[in-house]
Amino acid sequence: MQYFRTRIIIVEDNKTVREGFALIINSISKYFVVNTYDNCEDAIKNVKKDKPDIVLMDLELPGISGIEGIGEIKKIMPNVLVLVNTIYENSDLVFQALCAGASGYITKNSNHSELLEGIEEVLQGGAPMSSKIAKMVVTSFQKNPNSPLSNRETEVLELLAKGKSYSMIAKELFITKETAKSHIKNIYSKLQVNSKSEAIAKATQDKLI
Amino acid sequence: MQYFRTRIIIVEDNKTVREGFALIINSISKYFVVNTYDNCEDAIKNVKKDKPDIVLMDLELPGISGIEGIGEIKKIMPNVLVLVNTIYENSDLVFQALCAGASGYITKNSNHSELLEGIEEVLQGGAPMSSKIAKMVVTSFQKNPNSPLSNRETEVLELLAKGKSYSMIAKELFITKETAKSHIKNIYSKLQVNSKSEAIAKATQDKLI
DNA sequence: ATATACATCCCCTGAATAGGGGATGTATCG
DNA sequence: CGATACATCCCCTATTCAGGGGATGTATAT
Repeated sequence: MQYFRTRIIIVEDNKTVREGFALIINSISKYFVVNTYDNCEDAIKNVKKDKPDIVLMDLELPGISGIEGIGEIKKIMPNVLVLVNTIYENSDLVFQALCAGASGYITKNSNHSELLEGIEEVLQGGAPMSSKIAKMVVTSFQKNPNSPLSNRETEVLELLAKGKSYSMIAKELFITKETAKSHIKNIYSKLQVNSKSEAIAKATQDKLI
Repeated sequence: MQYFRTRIIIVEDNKTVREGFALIINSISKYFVVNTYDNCEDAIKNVKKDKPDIVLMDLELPGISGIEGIGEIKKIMPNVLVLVNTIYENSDLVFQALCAGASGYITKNSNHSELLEGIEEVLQGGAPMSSKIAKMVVTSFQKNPNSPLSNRETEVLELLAKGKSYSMIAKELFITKETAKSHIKNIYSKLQVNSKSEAIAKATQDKLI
């Protein structure tokens, strides 16, 4: 019987929350909380033994952060599904967690059913997120509409960011190398930078390309 | 009264679907379907007059594509919210639509209530997506776990992609310029490329960085 | 009419890069 | 004990880049 249950571990430093989650999850017969931890280190140490299908992960933890913890756990068991459960909704943490390998990101004001729905959605191959986080994620695909760069300059900068040389840029845009250089000079002046790497860094940060 | 309603336009080439959507949406008193179009060109032409809050957009259209249409409409009215409604769920289209400025992406097998929920979620500043699409989007943040590159090589390639020079890479990684070059040579050989721009292109495509 | 932005092209010089060639030492893995 | 991957360092030469200086023509604003 137990072999067919979804194995879940919980990493959460607050005892009350941790035990509450375990109770809620264990109340569903197809789920089975293998273990709970109040820090990442112990979870990482035992993940091979625990063989979880899902890790329910807090981010604000003593010792190594939840973000790093996700990476470590995914390194050991790449197929484990990590569902982040935290109070934080600021964009850096969300993207860091997703980049580290999280499959979903729900927040702690979720009620019991949202937690269980999140787990179920992760299991079904989905990516549960709050509405606000979904919006942040979608917005991250979109360019800054207030770019100071002209269309042509943006084209040049995109090619530069792809590692193209001046002459390759010139060839692709059917202009001379000198024109490409002129555009780049203007880009540098508009972005107030004076090197290629600074320009790419600023453009990436400000989502100009 | 009408002034307080959410103004919606529908771009959809199938007459039955188009009129069906209009009926469903107009059945909610706070929504108001200003106009419907069977192609993007007309929608773009009239968007200034229509002043929509939301555009419900099909992607498979005669004439210019829905993707381009999103871009054009957002260029004219940057604050309009575009909700894509299509049968296609393949990743390229999804990402193209999001990059072009879509705020949500729902699929046509959605029932009426999903359509209305999508509209409401977009209005509330969210980003409605199907579970499958949310997963695609989240996965797009994650690196390829089967990278052929070593950790060091990945670091070097990341800096290269940021436009850093060999000497800057060397300085940042506390190695000599020659070592950095060696890593780059090895990267080129592993990725079967022979230039910086090809390496960056391949790495980006395969999500190695 | 007069700026201002945009896109295009030219020249110069010193420094950096690309793409070859090789070498060494340390792990790790059969 | 080899073989292999990894990370480190050295040399060489043609090409390219950065950053400076200008110039021209066309739109678009003001």
